[in-house]
Amino acid sequence: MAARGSYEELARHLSGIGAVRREMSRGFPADCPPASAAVLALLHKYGEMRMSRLAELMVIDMSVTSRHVAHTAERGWVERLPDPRDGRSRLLCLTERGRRQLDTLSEATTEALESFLHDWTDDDIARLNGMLARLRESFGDCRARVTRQDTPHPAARHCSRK
Amino acid sequence: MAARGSYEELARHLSGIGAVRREMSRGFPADCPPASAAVLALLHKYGEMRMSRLAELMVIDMSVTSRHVAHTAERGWVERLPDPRDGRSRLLCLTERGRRQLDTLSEATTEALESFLHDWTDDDIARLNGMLARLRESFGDCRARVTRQDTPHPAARHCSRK
DNA sequence: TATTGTTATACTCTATAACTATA
DNA sequence: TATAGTTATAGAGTATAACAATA
Repeated sequence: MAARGSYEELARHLSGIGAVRREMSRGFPADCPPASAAVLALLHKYGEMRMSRLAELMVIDMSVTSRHVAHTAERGWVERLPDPRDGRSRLLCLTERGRRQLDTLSEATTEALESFLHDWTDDDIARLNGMLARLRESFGDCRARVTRQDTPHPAARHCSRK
Repeated sequence: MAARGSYEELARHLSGIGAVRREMSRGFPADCPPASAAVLALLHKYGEMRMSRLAELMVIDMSVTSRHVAHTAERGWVERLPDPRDGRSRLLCLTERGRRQLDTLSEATTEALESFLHDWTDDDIARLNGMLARLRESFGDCRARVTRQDTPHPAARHCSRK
């Protein structure tokens, strides 16, 4: 348990971190809002998945997820395939175009972070990543639990279609 | 300079941290959205200030700031006093009601963080705060520079009116 | 009857541009 | 002419609730 002041400082930072995110996404293509970028990044990292799981990973309601995915599907970045094991469900997977789009985004992200964080060492960034991962886990553990099996399996399957 | 993967991970965390912020603000009173809470917190921390400075601290456009402040002023939490030294400017200050509202918010924040971060030590939180402060500074230094003099002066003046 | 996903509606937050009042 | 702040408008993100289709 920490002092009240530390909590208040953390709250201020959390509320201010949105500016960092905004700044970072300024370099994104106009038709690819941050939410779409998140969809692509998660499909790339975790591979093919259903809507409900993507919603869990993004920690937003499935109704919202549905619209984000629709946006990416309209641009041909993601395909919604029928789930052979459940007719209600749809399997999302990154297309070739989606992968290319993600490359563009990744380049913009890296470029921005390299310039902003030029005086951060590798270890600095690794430490920050570690703490943010733990922070998100601490919050995640107290709410809609993400199904374990979520470990980023290296053999993430992707859509094979063009 | 760090590996591309570290930057991508950081980008994912930054995009995911919004969920933490949302979770935290669920305990807030209905008529006090997070942006209003931020206004009150900053006026408390830094004391009386003009619109333009608040906009810099929140890293949002002044037009947006103006509406957030209007929301808090309508509820009697903040007063917009004339600036004796510049007729175009307005000095914002927290009212007594605003301070009480902030107490309520602070209680909700502390309660939420205590429960979510129950297994974090004081040092853990201090380290996270330190890294977030540095992160925000790294981004801030590359854009509209916040005027130095921004150090949280302990003698932050507040509105004396009821 | 319960669950998966979609759509409709409403609210919050942000940015740009046009405007006013003062410097 | 330039600056401080406000307002109008538009776009992105989210949540809730009602709905369709399938389990």
